[in-house]
Order: sequence, then C-alpha cells, then structure tokens
Amino acid sequence: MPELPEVETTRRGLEPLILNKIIENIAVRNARLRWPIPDTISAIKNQTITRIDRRGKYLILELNNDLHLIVHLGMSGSIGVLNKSTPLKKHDHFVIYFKDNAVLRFNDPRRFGCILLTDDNPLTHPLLASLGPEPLSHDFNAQWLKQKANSRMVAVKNFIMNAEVVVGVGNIYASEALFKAGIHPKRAASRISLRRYGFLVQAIKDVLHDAIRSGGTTLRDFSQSDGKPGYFQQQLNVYGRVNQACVMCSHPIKKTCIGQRSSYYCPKCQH
DNA sequence: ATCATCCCCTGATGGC
DNA sequence: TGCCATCAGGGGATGA
Repeated sequence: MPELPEVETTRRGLEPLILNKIIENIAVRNARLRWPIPDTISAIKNQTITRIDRRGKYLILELNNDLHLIVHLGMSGSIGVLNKSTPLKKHDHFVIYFKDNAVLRFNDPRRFGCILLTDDNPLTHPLLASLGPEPLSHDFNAQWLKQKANSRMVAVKNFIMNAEVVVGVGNIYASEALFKAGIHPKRAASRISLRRYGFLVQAIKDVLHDAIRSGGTTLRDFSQSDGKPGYFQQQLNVYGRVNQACVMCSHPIKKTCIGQRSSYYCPKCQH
C-alpha cells in the first residue's frame, strides 16, 4: 500500500535508472486501470525522459516534447526497471522499452492505479489542481491546519487523510502520527488547538521522514526481479497492534472504524 | 461547503 | 481440496 514515502522511494529509485533514457516502444497489456490508459499514450514513443517529479502520491514523468506522464500506484502498484529478458509477471499492465534494453514495468494487481498523459502543465490537471501542501514543505504548518479546520466537525483522522488538507498521509501513517501527537483520531478537527496542531504537524513530518529514510535502504534492490521498492520495516507503534500493549503506557491498543477505515489508537495516551 | 457512503479490484486469510 | 465470506485500502463520485 504505497503511501508518500513509498512513492518518494520509487521516484528516487527511478531517477538513476531511466532519467535521460529514450523510449523506443511501449506496450499496453491491460488498459483498464482506475481510468483507462489513453490511446494517446503512444505519443511518448521516441521521447526522452527529462525529469521525474512527485506531487503527493502522484509521479510525474516529464518528456522532452512537453508531454507529461501522470502515474499513481493506487494501493497495490509498483514499478520495476529490469532487463528485457526478465519474464513478464501477472499484472504487468504497462511496459516501456528503452533504447538501451532496459524495460520499465508497471505492475498493479488491484488496478487502483492510473497512467495518464497530459500536454499541459501537469499541476493544473484536475487530479492535481486542488491538492493541498506537501507535508514535508514549510507550507504545511500548524496555522494552515488550524485555518483549514475552521469549524469542521469531521474526525481529525479523516481530516489529515484529505488530500486537499495535506497530501500523502494515508491510513497507516495517519494512525501513527496521531499517536505520536497524543491526539484521539475521532476528535473533531475544529476542536484541536493551534498548539496541538503544531505537535501533529511535527509528528506527520517525523513519521514520513523516518519512513523515507528506511525506504532508502531498499533503493539498491530496486531493479531486482520483484521490482518493488519494498515496504518499510518501520516501527509501527499502533497500526495493526490491536490488544497489544501501548509502547508508552502498556495499555492495550484499541481498534475502531473511522470512515470505513480501520484505525488504531491508545485510549490512555490519545485525547 | 461539508461529510458520510459507495465503489473500483485482487490476494490473503480463515472457517467449514 | 475447494468454496465462500471477509478484510484490506487510495481516493474520486455521489448524494444528503
């Protein structure tokens, strides 16, 4: 389940492997992703990849003819850069063949991901246009959260998972960050002080930084056979630890549902 | 404007 | 061994 750290790991892993390479051919093996891969995708043939960016959980591949590929890994997507002779795997839906025999394969069992093409500024694409600040940027701060929360009664966990509030905070790291900040996941967004939003902002930055750092250790293996950036063996304090002892106070971790998503918290540490 | 609910999909898991 | 139900989750679409 790629969250921002996984996508950033993918971006960093891709850079040395495909930047400045020339696309010789492509293959759409199954166009039916979250949105169909457009027929216009063939316009990337014979172009060079000039830049690899990330915005939230979207990867943006810039080509030298001003086209941009917008890629989302969804829940189960991964990208592998391999040798042409590596056998195709089930769910390898999209393939890019480079002039130097390298092959990029987009694999996504659940097909919640997407591959789109735009000839415009990708940041104005409908999917990207209303995204909130990057969590690791200075634009993401306590004032911003407090102002966005205004009088909203939505649970803070849903609030920080809303991409218009801040991008890249998924279910796992939302639970972890709220634990670190000592905030109950069901607390109404408007009922959190500026001071406590400061703790939450720092917790989100810390959790994501840690995950990216541990992701970095797997970059070396990025082009091996499974093609996955690897999931982080990060120390999870609450996620998936229902009934286990809280690392801070030993009280059993609770599981609850917030907005159809499982959520974990310590009832003693989080208010 | 805000928010809850639904849905896309496959793989892993567990019960019978 | 097989079959079925259940769960997981990013995030857009929909309707209240």
